[in-house]
Amino acid sequence: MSASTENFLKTIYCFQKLEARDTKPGSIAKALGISNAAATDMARKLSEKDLLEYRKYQALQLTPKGERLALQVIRKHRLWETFLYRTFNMSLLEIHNEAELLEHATSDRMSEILWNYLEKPSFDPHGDPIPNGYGFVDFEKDSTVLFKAEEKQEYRIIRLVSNDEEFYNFCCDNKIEIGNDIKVAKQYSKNQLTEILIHERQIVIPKEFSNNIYVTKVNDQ
Amino acid sequence: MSASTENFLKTIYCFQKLEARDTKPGSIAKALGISNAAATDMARKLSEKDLLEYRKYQALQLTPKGERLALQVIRKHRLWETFLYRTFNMSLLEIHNEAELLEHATSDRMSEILWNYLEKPSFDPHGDPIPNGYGFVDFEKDSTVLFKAEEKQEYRIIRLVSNDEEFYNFCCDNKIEIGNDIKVAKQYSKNQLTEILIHERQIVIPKEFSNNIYVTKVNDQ
DNA sequence: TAAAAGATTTAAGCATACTTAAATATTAAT
DNA sequence: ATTAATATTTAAGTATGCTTAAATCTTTTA
Ligand SMILES: [Mn+2]
Ligand SMILES: [Mn+2]
Ligand SMILES: [Mn+2]
Ligand SMILES: [Mn+2]
Repeated sequence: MSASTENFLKTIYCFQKLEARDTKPGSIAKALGISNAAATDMARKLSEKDLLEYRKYQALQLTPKGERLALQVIRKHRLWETFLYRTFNMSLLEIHNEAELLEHATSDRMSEILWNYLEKPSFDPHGDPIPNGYGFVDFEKDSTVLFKAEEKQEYRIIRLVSNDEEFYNFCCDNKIEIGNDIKVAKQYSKNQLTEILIHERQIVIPKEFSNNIYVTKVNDQ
Repeated sequence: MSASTENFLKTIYCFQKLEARDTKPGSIAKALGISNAAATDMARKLSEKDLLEYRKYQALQLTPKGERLALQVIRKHRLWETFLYRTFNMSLLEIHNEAELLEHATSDRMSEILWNYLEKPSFDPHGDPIPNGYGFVDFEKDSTVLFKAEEKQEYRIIRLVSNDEEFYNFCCDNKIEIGNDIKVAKQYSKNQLTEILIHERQIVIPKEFSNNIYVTKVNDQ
């Protein structure tokens, strides 16, 4: 499988399962930075290889075979991220960018070596679950996006999803890190701002950022 | 640069400098497992990009620009080898195979991170020198192939070059490792066998293996 | 419900990286 | 110096992965 194919399958998988975006060729094309025509082309080729189902004007759907391949690539991606983060102390953005390349140059043997060396991790440094060879071990707690969290509730940060340097700088500067607890002080719905309490400090977070921060309730304890 | 281009330049470099093989398209083709026609094609394209000089029926020669690129790929290859060897204890053969893939998926930033993490190593686990960004730091001691070593002389093993699993198994079984000292007992020239003393044991090595073992004299001490 | 707007697909074309088969040049042998 | 053997190049063709422009379908809006 070429890097193009791997990225294509991976993107469909993520849009289908993780984010709730549609998976028509156009959306995938935009995400990968290629033309619609190229995405349609690819879709037809991959459907001939039984990696996905393609019907004109419909959303693309991975076959079981396609999903298995996508998961293997995602597994490699997140193992590398975990490894780079722990070993070299690289930033949450850097590990993503490097893993985006390394994932396509990783033998199955190599990914098993990483997996064992890291002591069979379940989550990567962004809080995303690491697929377990075949099926997902996806024991993702139920999570909300901070943007939609309830006022006066306590939450724990469990996932940060973005490719934006400024977002990660913001997180870093404000101790928004996985595992940290916060309290939602107020939702300024009209202006799409969320005010939270973290480490005794009060900060206001705009939608662009609060939408990338996933939290889970911790009140019941 | 694509992986194909990188492997092409790298092979020319190695044939030119390290091994004394000719660099006509045919030889490169054989090494890369592609057809002569494909190699000729590639040669013409790369000469248009000023990465090598191509004249019909002549050996290929890297331009300074081509050599610089080749060295950068070799640098990445050997940094990964060193890293995989030290961190995961992978075998001398495995590290080569994985590095063959990883070298093409490594940003310059990543290779600097490896280089610093490894504390600026000068040689990889096979004893090959690691190029230093631009120019070679190639302070290779003068070495002979064990096959041509003098009888009764003491040598130190400094380099093992091969892609053959059996060769590495043989080395492993017989403590033929970089840094170890040996004495050449006898050269059975007619039969192309070399008898050596290593760790109190006497072993006879056929040409196929002794030709991959590089040594340097240690008598003057 | 018909036209306008927006997406998607088709068509034509290009670059890369290969292939095999044929033509041509080099090298080695008589 | 021919000829035969060997190597290299050219030619023609394929698969992948992209592009832009035109045609077609779907969705929205009036
Ligand atoms: Mn990728
Ligand atoms: Mn991640
Ligand atoms: Mn390689
Ligand atoms: Mn090496």
